[in-house]
Parts: sequence; C-alpha cells; structure tokens
Amino acid sequence: MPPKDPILEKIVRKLASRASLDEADRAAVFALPYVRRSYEAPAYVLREGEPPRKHCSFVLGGLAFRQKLAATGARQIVSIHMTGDFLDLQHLFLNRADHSVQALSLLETAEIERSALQELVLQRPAIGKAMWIDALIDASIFREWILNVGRRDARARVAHLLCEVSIRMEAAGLTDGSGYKLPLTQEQLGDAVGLTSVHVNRTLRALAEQGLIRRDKRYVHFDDLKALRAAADFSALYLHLDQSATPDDSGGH
Amino acid sequence: MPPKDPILEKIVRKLASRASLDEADRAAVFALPYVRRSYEAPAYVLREGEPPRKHCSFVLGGLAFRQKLAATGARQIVSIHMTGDFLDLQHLFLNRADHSVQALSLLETAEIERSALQELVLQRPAIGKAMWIDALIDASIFREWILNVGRRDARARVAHLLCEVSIRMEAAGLTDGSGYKLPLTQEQLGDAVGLTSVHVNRTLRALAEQGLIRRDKRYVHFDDLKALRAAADFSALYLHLDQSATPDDSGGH
DNA sequence: CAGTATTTTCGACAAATGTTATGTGAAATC
DNA sequence: GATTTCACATAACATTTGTCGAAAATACTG
Repeated sequence: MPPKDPILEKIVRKLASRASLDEADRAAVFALPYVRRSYEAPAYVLREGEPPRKHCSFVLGGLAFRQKLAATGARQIVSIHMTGDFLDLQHLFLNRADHSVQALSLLETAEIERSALQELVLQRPAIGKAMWIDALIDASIFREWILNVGRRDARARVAHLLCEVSIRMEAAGLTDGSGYKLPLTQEQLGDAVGLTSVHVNRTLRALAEQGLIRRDKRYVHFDDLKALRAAADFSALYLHLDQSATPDDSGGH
Repeated sequence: MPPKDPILEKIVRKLASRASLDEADRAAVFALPYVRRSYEAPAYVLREGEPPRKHCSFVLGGLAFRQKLAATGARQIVSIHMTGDFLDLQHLFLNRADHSVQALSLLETAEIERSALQELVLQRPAIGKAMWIDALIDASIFREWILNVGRRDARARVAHLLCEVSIRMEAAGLTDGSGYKLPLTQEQLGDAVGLTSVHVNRTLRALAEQGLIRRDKRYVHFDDLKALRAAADFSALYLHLDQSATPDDSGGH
C-alpha cells in the first residue's frame, strides 16, 4: 500500500467523524485531485456575484470569514471558519455566489476540484451524509446568528461570538478553551454582530470591567467561561457537536 | 400504468425543477410512504430541543415559520415557508432540533417518512442534488436575514421582508406579485426583522405615507415594486431563482 | 529603529429604536 | 347582543446604539 497523502488523510478524518466511511469511501477521497494554496490576510477566496470556482477550499490552517454587503456599504460578517471547515459547501450546487469569502489571517487550504467533490457527494452515500451534516451545521449557525443580531443586546452579542469562536476552536483542537488570540479587529467584530466598532469597544471594556474577560493585546482570556456563557445566553446545542460522535441513525447506506 | 398520486406528483415536480430526474428517480418518489396532515395556526410542527421526528413535512398549502428563543424570552423568526417547501431538510441528518417550526396559517402538509427520505437523498444522485439545492437556498436566505437584521435600518428591514415574501410567493405561483395578504401580525413581523411591534407599526405607516405600500386590513399592495425594492436594498440574487431552470452543471449523475 | 498606517480608546452629542401606557375597532366567545 | 380578546394605532418618554472627532497605543514597513 502506498503512503497516504497526509492532507487527504485530514479530510478523511473529518468526514469519518461525521459518518462511518467504508474502504471504498476512503479510497475515493484519497483519489481526489487537489492543490495546496494560501491566501494572505484580506484576500478573497470567493466573491459575491461570481459563478462558482473550479475548486472548493478545505481549510488546513488559519481563519476565514463570509460576508455580505448592504447598499449603504455596511458590511455584515455572516460566519467565521477555521481548520477543518469546507468553505464552498454553501455553493456546491448553486450557480452564483451570494456572498464573499475572505481570509482573516494567513489561510492555508487544500483546493479540491469542485466537480470531483460534487461527484463524491452524490455518488457515495456515506460521504454525502457527512457533507450534509457539515452544511446543515453551517446553516444552524446562521440561524443562531440571526437570533444573536436580532434579539440580543450588545453585551450578549459580543459575548456570544467570543463563546462560539472559543468553543469551536476548542472542538477543532486549536485552543485549550481558556482563551485565545482574538483574530478580529473591533471593527470586524462589530461587522459580525451588527454593531459599530465604537460600541464594540465600549462593550469589551464593560465585559472586562465585569471580570468576564481579560484582554492582553489581541488575546482574550476567560477565567470563568461559565459566567461568560451565561452573559451570552449561550447554549451549544446549535453547534451540534454531538454529531461528531453520532451513532449512525439510519440512512448511512 | 396506475394513476399517479397527485401529491407525490407535486413533490416530483418540485424536485424536477431543481435537477433532472430519470424514470427510476420518479418511481422512487412515487413509492414514498406519506400521510396528509394539517396544523392549526399556532401549532408546532417541530420543537427546539426535540430529537428528530419520524416524519418530514412538505408544505401543500398555508404558511409556516421557523423560530428561536433568547433567554429573555425574546423571539426571533428565522424564516418563512410556503407551498412547495420542505420543512425538515434543515434537520434531515441532525440529532436534535435547534429551532422550532410553527404553522402561521392553516398549514397543509404531506408527512413523509424521514428514513425513506434520507435513503432517497443519499442513494439517488438526482434527488440528492435537488434536495441539496433546496437546503442551500434556505441557508442563503438565512445569510441574507443576518445582513437584514444586522445592517439595515427599520425601514429597509421591513421593506426587505415584504419584498422577499412577495417574490417567493410569486415564484411559487401563489400571487401575481402586485400585492398579497400579509400573513403576519405586526408583532410577528417585528420578530422576523428584529424590531418591536410598535416600531414596525411606525415603519409601516411611514412606508404607506411615502407611497411605497398601500394597506387594507392585512393586505399589502405595491403599486411600485421597483421603488419598494430600492428602499429595501433588495436584490433577488440570494434567492437563487435561476436554480429552478438550471441546465445541469455536472454532478447530476 | 524611525516613520507611518491602522487600531484602539474615549468623550460629547445625535439618532434610532425600545418601553410603557392607553385607546379604538374588529373578531371571537358566551 | 354583550363581553372578552386581540391586533392595531399613537403618544410621551427612556435607553441603547450610532456619529463625529481626536488622541493614544499598537502594528506594520522599510
């Protein structure tokens, strides 16, 4: 047996955490054509309005975000992505990009051929199921963000975003959960929670004064994640973290 | 050949509009076990926190909406659904409901067996593709709502919702596009756009005074949809309406 | 390391939206 | 037909958040 490509190995691991893959499934993933690529901080992976790219990005390292623009020029960040996320699943079968995707830090990706990925998703039930779960969790996060922006005050909104990023990073094995380098400027933070950078600043200060977070440059620490979650009205249900270890609930194949 | 079930016929038509189905695909849909059901106005189709139901609802008539609750008790409506929509695709492969679905008016559905639907989605590429497109469009609408609630002012938000509902209803063949019976109370409208019912009232009045809408009881008329769309910062791109007539862009099977 | 750009911070003030309260009319219930 | 309920309407006032302007701190560049 030839040595396995370590990058495709990562993709296999990711998919296997969502649905049980058999040998043929794994082989199919290992046969996927891809190239590595990296994007410097504000580079676009995908632009709103464009037709789909020939490739789909899988994040190997760094951070990315999705955004949309209002006519006034106001910007809304719509989700944040990290190692292990697919960036193009949301357009996998659509003819035009309805939002942009940009690198937030130095972003390392595997660029997989779109048509090959479509093929895999449709032809191999286990892989299809894993991808469905991934896309559905993305959608669940979108819904939670609607709630966050629509019905929570500034304090809860900001705290909620901090919780989400922290917990997702921990689940992805990127932090230990007690704090991390906040990768967003206050302006970007505001764009993610529907606030002004000025108000984000006020809110962060208030959170720090209340002892819910400590800040050191771009690092954010939580001494008491429980308290922060309470302030954020945060419940992890919407992240569907259990789907990573789910016993096959039929439909597997 | 036996006479076709007219309800499954509708589902076939819906799917066929999204991807080209062959005879076997159609036969598989016609073999789907289902029952009809109706829900009275505020009845729950699905409750947040519950495990998945045995059945998935396909809307035959009436309206439904998805909602989430904040800890304060504040309610956020996260999407609105109408004839031809699937209500459970968003949970098709997830283990727990992250939001509730409720009837908005008298809701008529076909309740399809969940496991059979999963099977179809994973085993039949064309059907899988059609369902993917459906779920991805839902997600695109969620993203637009984040933008709507996060970055537009009250006037644009309300106008945007009016536009979206109007255009989707027209696309579903439910109106002629110049006006329709607004199925939401002002409070529900507020819950959908992140405003108070009082402010929704002010905003509707302003829109009427500016001649953008005319109201008669629950009916809303647009004399000038173009102007309303401008006020709403509305672009239909995110609805991916072209996906209804898309030439197969590979991956079909 | 200096120099420059970007972020962060903060204050004063403005605007948008929320809150509370109350009235009216129409529909539903008895 | 009387009564209750619910959605709608509107006013006065409170609060949150945005805007503008500027200084300090930090990050980036050569």
